[in-house]
Formats: sequence, C-alpha cells, structure tokens
Amino acid sequence: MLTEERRRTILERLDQDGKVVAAELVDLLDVSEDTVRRDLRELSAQGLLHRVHGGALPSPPPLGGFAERLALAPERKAALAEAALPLLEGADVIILDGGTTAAELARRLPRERACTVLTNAPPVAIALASHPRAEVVLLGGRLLKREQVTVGAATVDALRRVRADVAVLGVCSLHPEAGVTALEREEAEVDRAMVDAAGEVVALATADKLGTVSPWLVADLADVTHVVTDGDEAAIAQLEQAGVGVVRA
Amino acid sequence: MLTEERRRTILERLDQDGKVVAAELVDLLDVSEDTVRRDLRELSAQGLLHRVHGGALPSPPPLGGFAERLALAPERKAALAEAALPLLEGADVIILDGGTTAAELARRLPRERACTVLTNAPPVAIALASHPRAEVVLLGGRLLKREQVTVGAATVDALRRVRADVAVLGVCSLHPEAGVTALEREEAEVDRAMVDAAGEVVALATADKLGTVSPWLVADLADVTHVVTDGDEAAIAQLEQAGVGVVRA
DNA sequence: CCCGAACGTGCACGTTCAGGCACAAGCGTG
DNA sequence: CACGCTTGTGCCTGAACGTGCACGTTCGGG
Repeated sequence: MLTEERRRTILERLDQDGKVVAAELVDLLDVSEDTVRRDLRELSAQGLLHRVHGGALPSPPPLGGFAERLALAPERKAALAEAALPLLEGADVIILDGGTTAAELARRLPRERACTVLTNAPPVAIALASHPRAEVVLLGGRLLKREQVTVGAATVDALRRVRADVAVLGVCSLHPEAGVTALEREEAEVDRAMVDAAGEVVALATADKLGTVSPWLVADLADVTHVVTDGDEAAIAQLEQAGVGVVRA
Repeated sequence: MLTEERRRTILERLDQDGKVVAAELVDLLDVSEDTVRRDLRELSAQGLLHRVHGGALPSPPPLGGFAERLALAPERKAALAEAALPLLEGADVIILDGGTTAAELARRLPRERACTVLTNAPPVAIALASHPRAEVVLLGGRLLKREQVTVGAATVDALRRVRADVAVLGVCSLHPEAGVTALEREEAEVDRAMVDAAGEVVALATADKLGTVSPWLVADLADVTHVVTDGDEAAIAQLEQAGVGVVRA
C-alpha cells in the first residue's frame, strides 16, 4: 500500500467515524505502530486532523449545513446509512431525500460508484459535490428552511419527469398500519412524488420513529420495498408481518 | 508496445483501480522500472495523475474548488458584500448567483429584510435557511461540482418564468469592453438568463477580476447597472467612462 | 503515586528515485 | 546510401525516502 493512499484511508476513516484510534489503524492498514504515528503526525502538521493521545479527531468540527441535528445520534445514523448502501448496488439513478440520515448516506457513497443522484436537499448536493463520479441533479423549488429541502410544485413537477431505480427516504414516522408519514404537508407531497418516480423505495428509520404516526401520508407500507432500521425485534417483526423487507443496522 | 499506448494503459489502470504501483506496471507492461518511472513522471507533469513514492494516485480534483475559494481573501469578499447591500434595498425579488462572494452577501442580508431570493447555489440556499424572513427558491438542475451551482436547461427554464427586481452576480471576469464573462459555458448560460430575468444587474468583482476576460460572455457592460469592486481608481475610471455605476467597497 | 500505554528519536535496512551515460531504432537531409 | 539528429529505452550510481526496531521519555487512568 502506498504511503499517500494509506493516509487518504486514514482521513476517510476519520470522516466516516468521527475519530481514529492508532491501535486500530495498525490492524486496518497492516503497518507498524510507528508508521501510523508518523502518518498521524504528518497529517496533523498539514492541518488535516487533530492529533490526540491514542488517535486523532477531525480538525475542524465536522462542518456542514445543519450541524445541530447532525450531532444527534450520529453513530446510529451512520450505521443506518452503512446498512442501506448494499440496497443501492445495482441502481443507476437514485433519488435521495433530505434529512441528516440521507446526507450521511450521500457521504458514504463509494467513490468508485458511477450513478445519477437526484435530491431536493442542498446539504446532500454539497456532500455529493466531492464525489468524483456521481452526477448530481438538484430538484428546484421553494426551500423549507427547517428541513433544508425544496418543496412545491416545481419540485414535484421535476420528479414527474424522472424514472429512478430507487428512492431513499429518511422518514419522519413509520407505522405498521399507517405506513410512512411526515410532519410537513409539503414535504410529504414531494416524498410521495419520489415514491411514484422510483421502482424501489428504501425507508431509513431510526428506532424512535418506528410505530409513530405523523399527519401527512407519504406512502403505504405496500409501496416500501425495504426498511432500514435499528429498532428492536418486536417492532421489526410487526413490519415483516406486514410484508416489508427489513434490514437491521 | 508504443510509448503512448503504454501510458494510456497506465491511465486506464489508474482509473480502474484508483492507484497504480510502479513495480506492478513493470510486469504488466513488460518494460524496465526506469521506463515506468519516466512514464509516471511525464504523466504527472501533464497533470494526468498524482505521483507518489512507489506509484501514483488519481490527480486530485482541479484546485479552485468551492471550499478552497472560501478561504481566499475573505475580508475583501465581506467588504464587497457589505458594500452591495444598499443596492438591494428596494428589491422584493432578488436573484443571487453562486460563488463565494454571493454566499457572503447571503449571510449578511439583514434579518428584518423580507424578500424572495432565487439562487442556483446550494451553499447560498443553506446560508439563507437561517434567515427568518427571506423566502428562498432554489433553481434546480445539474450540479456543477467545482462551482457548486446548478446549470442546464432546467435552471435556465426556471429563470425564464421569473421577473426579479435585481440580479447579483459574483463575476469571474469583468472587462471595460468585453463586459462580464465566465470560465464555464454552462455557468455563463445560467448567468445570462439571470441577467435577462432581472430589472437591475449588480456585479461583484474583486480587484483581481477587473480587466480580465474569460471565454464565455455573460452580459455586455450596458446590461450591468452597478459594479461593486475594491479595484484601483484607474480601473474604476475605465468602467465609469463606459457608463456603469461603480460602488467602492 | 504507580504502571502500562502511547509517544518521539536515532538508527539500520531495503526500496525507490533522479540524473548521467550508452545503445538502438526511426527520421529527414544531402 | 551515409550521415547526424531525435527519441525511447535500459543500466548504473549516489541520494532520498519509507519503514521497522530499540531505546528512553511522557502521558493519563487507577
């Protein structure tokens, strides 16, 4: 393994996990502890990471649009995103919803993956701007500030002109009977258009969203191909009974 | 095997695997190590790959990315943005271009200002998401990764359906005779649509952009209502002589 | 306060590099 | 055809680089 390649791997790892431990890198990279330390020292000198005893942390606190929500249970969102990746393997055209989990997924899209990603979320678009092969299409519309997604007729209209292989939704609420629901009417409209435009629908739902219901319907459970969740087995069983494929994070 | 053919193979290999190792290329191409190193050196000089000890990695995305430009002379950009604010006072509907200077302007828009802002730049949209009164409309389209703006038919089309009071362009090049020009064809197309859609046109240009010309025409100087710049008096005089209102930052 | 883990430094070894030189093949010119 | 020029290649040598090991030092939790 080339030196610089190894250092890139370290930075990638740091970006994904939010930290790196020297001892773990020894195993991962299959080099001596000395080399790891030298790498960390060098990267730190370049300002690319913040060196601490035993490992390193990201140099500037992970910058990005909505850092507040991003800080909320980041490791669970990361796990969800990671678990959802295999579901996208064959897809050429992917629709990505807004939300922090979807943004996490965008950041983790393998660099060698060539595909077209449609999204209505500026943070997702920015995350994908550094991806070397993805073609990114932003769906225009009025910006919903709290959610940082575009909504409205223009967004829905743009989705009507697309056939995607898969849509990934970071859902607000997911209930075995009520299906996928959202807090905002306009967001639900757009999400519904996404479901209609895609062949498969993947729903990302952290445990706290399972079994809850919000006012606006996005999709019946029958429209959802896979649910990716870290919920407990009871909730998962309910979903599976309803005929949905569940992926455990 | 011909020299160029061999180098092509190296690049192919690099694209495929994400890296090439000098020692492996010796076997693959059946030439001496020296020749491989010479090839790598030459390709590196052409900017087609990134040479490292023991092999090569893909050349990093051409510098001048959004994140890098952000750090470039921030105080001058802030001054320009501040100086441009009074020009927007009466405007209800504002078109904001991409670029770091425009993003700075978005951040400085007074919180009590109620207006509608149209932009094709996700970073600008995110900056405005924290603004309490601005209605933000994002123009959809394909994302130009380096510039972090959307371009293409969809973007231009959306602009055709709008009448704005003023468009603010963070210009690439501004020349007393050639007018406003841009480096990217597609960006120029969108900027031109912005100019057409707006009653007034404000161009933001740091000193280093005055007197320069880029390949793609955005607007004649006659179409520009005001230029905001921190350039020297000589350059400013030239512009004023051409009939443009100049605001000094 | 103590002890183990993490750290920096100096050193040795093998690998990789750059530049100089020689040789051969392709090329245009007289 | 002979000639010299250019280009591409391989080999050589000294220098630079990257890595692992050994040693003594510092750090931080119990």
